[in-house]
Amino acid sequence: MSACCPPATGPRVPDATLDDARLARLARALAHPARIHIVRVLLERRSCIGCDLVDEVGLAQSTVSEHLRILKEAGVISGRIERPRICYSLAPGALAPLAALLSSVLEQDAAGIWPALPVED
Amino acid sequence: MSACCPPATGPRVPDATLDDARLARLARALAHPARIHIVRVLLERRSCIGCDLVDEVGLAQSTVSEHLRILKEAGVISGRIERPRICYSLAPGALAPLAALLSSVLEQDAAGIWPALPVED
DNA sequence: CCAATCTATCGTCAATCGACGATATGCGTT
DNA sequence: AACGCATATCGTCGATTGACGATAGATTGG
Repeated sequence: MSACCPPATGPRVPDATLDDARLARLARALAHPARIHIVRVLLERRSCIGCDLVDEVGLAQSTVSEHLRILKEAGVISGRIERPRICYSLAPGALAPLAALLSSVLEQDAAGIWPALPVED
Repeated sequence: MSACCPPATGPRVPDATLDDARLARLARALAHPARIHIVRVLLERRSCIGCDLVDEVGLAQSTVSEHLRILKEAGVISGRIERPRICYSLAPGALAPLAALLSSVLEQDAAGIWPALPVED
């Protein structure tokens, strides 16, 4: 059925599907320009921001609200009530698992183990 | 139109929409459990892997091929021909921009600037 | 040369996403 | 009490995604 790679000795990935789903959900939360933009705005002005995220993003209020809901649901941001507004801010640590995976990838890249690749596409 | 946050002095985000789209595309490439799984497998066995990604993922061959196509299109992986198989491996640096954003977020978290949050949901 | 193997592509179908306007809610202000 | 503001939710519509089987290409092995 194959060769070309180490035959994957030992127990496969520990409990892959669980973490896979978790990481995928985090990535999915970021998988839209508007949501990336929101995260970046919240990152720049490290303090929270209220309603003018709507102006910033440039989509309808209901649409932005939906994007905020998705980010909140993924735990990426949280909202503090400040009537009549809500101040959103980045939530600590929520993205850590995804960041960890990406760091691993970059780390491996940095190791310079990649041979000159005769790529196929 | 609001208060609660620093009024965003200086030029806004440099050329936001471009980077936003780029980062979102990267995140989107990872926004599925099967694709996360592929990345993790390629990360574990640092050498490339051939066809048995299909077995590993547990979906139909055509479906896995599609996921590989998406990852390849995003530049996350690359394939080296090794007839009649193709050995996939993580592509250097492709995920760096996303990793950078996430690092920034985590960095800010680490700064401990987040007050105890009376959250709203 | 024929069969087997690995991979990519196509067509299809259900499910989900993203956008919007309209509307509801909740709370200060007048 | 009535209004205005910021936000959330609902319903809808078109576009995209994810899954699959079927099929086509390419190459190795007999």
